[in-house]
Amino acid sequence: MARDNCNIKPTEAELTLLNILWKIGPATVRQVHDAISKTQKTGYTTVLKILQIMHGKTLVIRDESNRAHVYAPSNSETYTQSSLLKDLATKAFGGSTSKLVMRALDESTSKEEIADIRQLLNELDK
Amino acid sequence: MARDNCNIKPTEAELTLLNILWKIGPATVRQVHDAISKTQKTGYTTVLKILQIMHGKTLVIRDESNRAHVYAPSNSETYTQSSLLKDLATKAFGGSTSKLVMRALDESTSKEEIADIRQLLNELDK
DNA sequence: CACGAGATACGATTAGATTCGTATAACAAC
DNA sequence: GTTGTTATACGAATCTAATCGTATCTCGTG
Repeated sequence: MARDNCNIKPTEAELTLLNILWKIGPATVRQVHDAISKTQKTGYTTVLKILQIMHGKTLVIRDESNRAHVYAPSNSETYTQSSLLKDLATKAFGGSTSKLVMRALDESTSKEEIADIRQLLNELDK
Repeated sequence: MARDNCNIKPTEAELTLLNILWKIGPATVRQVHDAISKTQKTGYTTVLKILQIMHGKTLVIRDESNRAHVYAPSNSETYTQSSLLKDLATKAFGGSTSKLVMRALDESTSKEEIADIRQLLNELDK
């Protein structure tokens, strides 16, 4: 589902937080900080600040009805992934999505993955 | 063909210059500036500075035997594209290349592109 | 050799990303 | 109400990217 905001590309730190929010759902700063702390050491106020900046950019929405605000992504993971791919296709593949796809596929692609992709191609080909 | 340097990700401006070098081949600052000027307005010294920075990062090599240095990409376009895709897969697709590929494909993919991708899948599947 | 065209080198500026310390506000519980 | 805990807000420091002006160097040519 597309959004109202205009193609704002999340930075690396922002994408890290978005990944957490997509995974655990709407969450407070505390919850996001707890989640990120499992894999990296980041200060609580750092997480807070970045979420505030993301809110300013409308990358997230927040519910302020309780003392601890609850943050949620503005856009779906799917939509954001598509945007990032579109961006990369433009900047590194002359705008060609199929070139991007073919570059992504190599000998490390497993049989199962190949089967899944074939299936999707069949559906698109109808 | 992989390279000696260790996965240095080009910035946006750097990638723009790399695209030009991959297209026109080894070139002087003047030539790169002429090429980029066709699509955007950028100062000559800006192009020079970025090429110098890229040289410092070993993103490009340069031939200093003439007064006007000649710059060339350190890595092939193919290798760089693969690196960028790997990076995006890690940061936005949980490391799954096949998820990335499937997200890249959609109804805008043409019959010809689908055929090309099928062909590649067949070769990988041997 | 002096000069002008055109090259590189370098420093400064601006903007954005990232980090975190400190101040302050809200609330629960005694 | 005072106090301790846990929030948010805000400002500052640091770092990188990107841009460009100015200084300086190198050459070919008169």
